[in-house]
Amino acid sequence: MESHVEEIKHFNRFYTNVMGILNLYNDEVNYSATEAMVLYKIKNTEDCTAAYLSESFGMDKGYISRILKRFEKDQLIDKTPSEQDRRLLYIKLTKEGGEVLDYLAGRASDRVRDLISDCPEEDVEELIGSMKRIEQILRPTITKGGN
Amino acid sequence: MESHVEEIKHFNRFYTNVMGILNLYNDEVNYSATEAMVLYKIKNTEDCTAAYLSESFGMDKGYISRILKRFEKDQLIDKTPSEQDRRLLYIKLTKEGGEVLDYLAGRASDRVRDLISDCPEEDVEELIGSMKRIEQILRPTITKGGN
DNA sequence: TGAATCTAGTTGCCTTTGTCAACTAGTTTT
DNA sequence: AAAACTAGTTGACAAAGGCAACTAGATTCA
Repeated sequence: MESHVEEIKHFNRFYTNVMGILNLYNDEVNYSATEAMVLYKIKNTEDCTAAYLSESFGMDKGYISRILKRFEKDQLIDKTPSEQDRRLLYIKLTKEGGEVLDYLAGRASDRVRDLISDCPEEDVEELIGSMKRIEQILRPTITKGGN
Repeated sequence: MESHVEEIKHFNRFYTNVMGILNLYNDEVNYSATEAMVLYKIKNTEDCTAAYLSESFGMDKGYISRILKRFEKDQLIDKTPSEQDRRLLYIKLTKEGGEVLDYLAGRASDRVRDLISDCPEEDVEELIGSMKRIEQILRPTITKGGN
């Protein structure tokens, strides 16, 4: 049992490295990994609000507010006030916001593609199988507004 | 092939969440996750130097220097100048440094143990098998002074 | 040998990322 | 209608980390 814990920690160290490599190339791009995640979340959330984003990422609402402010300035999002509750602002991507997200996602995909480019197809299949298995096993214990 | 990339990105989002949860409780402790990693690396590296740490984590040497300065103030490490090259300072954990690392590692283990506490033993076995498989497949493509 | 070059580490200055608390405006509770 | 609550904004600040200049020592090479 205790060795299990150590092995998981070992994997976490390893995979932190992998993520680090994948997130490395943010230099060539105007938005941070966090901002990309926010854009992604906005796209995939109906009636998205700042409060939802803040809670969903476990981040300060002030910080989220500033990120959204920048997005608005850059015309990546529209905020439309709710009719029922006039405190709420529903956030959605503009056309340009969608394009920026697509671009960011494309760059991220490039890096992932690069990562596995030397792996034989069967290894990639196994890789993905393992990833799915991990998610199946761990998702129930996470279950907190996760992705 | 392209769906593979998407599935890996999906896993990355999921596992970022997992890591986030595991790293959440740094409040109760005086050292950040990065600092804990540095301590860990020092412990597991013979003739460890600041330059090695900086390169190994891909972090600025100024930043590493400051972290080490704090460690020295807190008496977690000793720096002993090399005889052969007097620019080099070999870093090793003091007794207290070892204890702090053990404590931090223990807290991290607690959180991992917590994470899997509801999983049946066979799931945990599978979880670890999947993790090992992922590392086997991806490590060759990383191979850059990694862990 | 001595000048040019290189490397390890430190430090000052700065940016980015993110938190906290106070505030405004609107909503719900009682 | 007062009290309590929630969404979002803003100012002040802290933490994390990069960049570049600098010192001291090592290496190269004429």
